[in-house]
Amino acid sequence: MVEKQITLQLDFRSGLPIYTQIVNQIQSQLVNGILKPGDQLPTVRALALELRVNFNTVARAYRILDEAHIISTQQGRGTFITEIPPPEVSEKLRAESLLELTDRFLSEASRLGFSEREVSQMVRDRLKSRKEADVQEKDE
Amino acid sequence: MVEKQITLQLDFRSGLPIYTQIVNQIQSQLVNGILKPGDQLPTVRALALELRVNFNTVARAYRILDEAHIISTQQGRGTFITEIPPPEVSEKLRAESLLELTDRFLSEASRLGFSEREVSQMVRDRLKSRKEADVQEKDE
DNA sequence: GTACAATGATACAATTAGTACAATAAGGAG
DNA sequence: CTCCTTATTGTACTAATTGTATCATTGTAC
Repeated sequence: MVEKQITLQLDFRSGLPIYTQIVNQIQSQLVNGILKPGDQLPTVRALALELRVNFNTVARAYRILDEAHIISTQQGRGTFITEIPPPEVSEKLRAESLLELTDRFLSEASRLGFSEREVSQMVRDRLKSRKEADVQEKDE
Repeated sequence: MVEKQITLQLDFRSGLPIYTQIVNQIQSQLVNGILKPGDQLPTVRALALELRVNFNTVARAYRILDEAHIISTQQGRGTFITEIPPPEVSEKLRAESLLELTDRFLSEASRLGFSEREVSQMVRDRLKSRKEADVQEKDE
């Protein structure tokens, strides 16, 4: 069986539950083409083993994604990305996933006591230095 | 689970409330490097048992530390020293931490295919809506 | 004695783990 | 090919572990 080898980065110390992190990351990877419709995801047990979590935690994430019609889980067969995500849904998901990612970032920063001002300043700075790095690459 | 075995010396006759003593000692152990960012603290029940106090007293201490962004408590999971030290511990470390956090966020956004424009726009939006939510809270 | 802060008791909620089960697929016996 | 057995997969239910919320009790200062 050819399950897609997916890479998830869990942070066990972030305030976010594991199952939420799995949901978010799979959703993001779909929206941005890393996962594609029809792809088979790892089995609940395989992914659980890889992530060192209980397989029910993965199952819970899969159930949430299933209820959102993002994946289709089939007892005895496996779990697949749904074939036809309507474009509008896809675009909506894309926006949502950036929103979620951003909110996670801002929440974490806030939780750590950084002010809004510090955060926005740092985002500007780092975006700027990234752009400069890009330009340099092109020059070479 | 591997909770850090921490040693606290309570003085029940000092007049200082237990929860204050717990707060102070955890804080100073962090400052002194005995506790490190990412460490998991004992559960409220385990520490309470060890200290022979009610677990609500420990919970109260943890809540105070949480509000000071020194630890992060997660229902059903446990309690952890925050990854990033509060300002009084080290201003330099703190700045570096925000940088790392921001870079992780920007890298992830980039990996997922979002443009710089989309990202900075979303950060502005969400900072704005957070500010509005805060104002509302204060009104109540 | 009253008021207030600290602590304790109890019930609750969220997350994760354990166990047994059901549906499907796969492979072999006949 | 058909039937049976077994392995694989997701599901359901329950238990264990964790922090939270609320109220009661205690003790101390006035």
